[in-house]
Amino acid sequence: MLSMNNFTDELRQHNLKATPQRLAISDALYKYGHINIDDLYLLMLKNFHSISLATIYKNINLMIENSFIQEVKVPKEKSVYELTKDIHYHLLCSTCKEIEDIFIDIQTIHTQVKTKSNFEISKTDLVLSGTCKNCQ
Amino acid sequence: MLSMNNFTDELRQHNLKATPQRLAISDALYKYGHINIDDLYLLMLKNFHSISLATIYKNINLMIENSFIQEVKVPKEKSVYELTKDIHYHLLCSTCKEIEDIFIDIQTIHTQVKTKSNFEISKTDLVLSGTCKNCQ
DNA sequence: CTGGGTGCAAAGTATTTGCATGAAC
DNA sequence: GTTCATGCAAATACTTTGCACCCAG
Repeated sequence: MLSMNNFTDELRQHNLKATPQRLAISDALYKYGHINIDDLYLLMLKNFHSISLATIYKNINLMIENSFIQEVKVPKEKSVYELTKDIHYHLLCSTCKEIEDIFIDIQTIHTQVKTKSNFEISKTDLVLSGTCKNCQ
Repeated sequence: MLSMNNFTDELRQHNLKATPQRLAISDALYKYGHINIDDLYLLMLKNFHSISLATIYKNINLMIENSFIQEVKVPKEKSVYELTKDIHYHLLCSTCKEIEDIFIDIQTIHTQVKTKSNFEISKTDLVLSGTCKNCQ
């Protein structure tokens, strides 16, 4: 019952041993979508009453290196982490601070950049800040 | 000769006293376009042999609050700072780490978001990572 | 069994704060 | 003259490291 989504295989596919702590981190990211270090630590304390922040940091860093998760840098806020998934972008509500994924096609942007410069794009980070449906 | 671009008035218009340190920070941002805290500190030390990092932090934070400058969060890198200017986006070279401004219109993105969600967009942060002309 | 993960404590880095002095206006 | 900035030192916050012990495979 520690893991709701058997991330065991997913972790192993990324060369990560499936420890209870890592399964719980995976579950938290799956459940909350985006979470910062401090909130993740507080959440983890509920299940692992003696987990160390160092363990969180070590695991987050390793999971990033192994492309199991991604860091999302958010304007004015602390970075959050999410499970690696299909290409998408982020909506950040300035009021409630919630982050929502948005799946859109930004080919037009890449085309525009190509005509303006010689830059070879490999990755796009896009965060749209504003007001979410609930906060309007 | 401390300031090359008389940022005195600009600073005052943003409710900031025009001290030599602030003029020098303004000059550095103008000259380099984008710079992180550490590089800025090293640069400042050349002109102010006893400037404190605390002074840099206090000024950067105040300048951001007063909208004289902006923080740019860069994937995998430390944040950089730039003078506030017309709406634009950033190209980050993964090889040489240089950051370039790009002025394009992203109306199509906003339109797409509007059709997909009820989110009210007020600001867009876009960083395109890849390889710059020189590094290809 | 073996390699790698965990928790703890300590070290290392980054950022902020308080205060006496000094400069901007 | 008054308000606010500066530099220093100290405090706080954030992140990484080293190591003894333990668990996943």
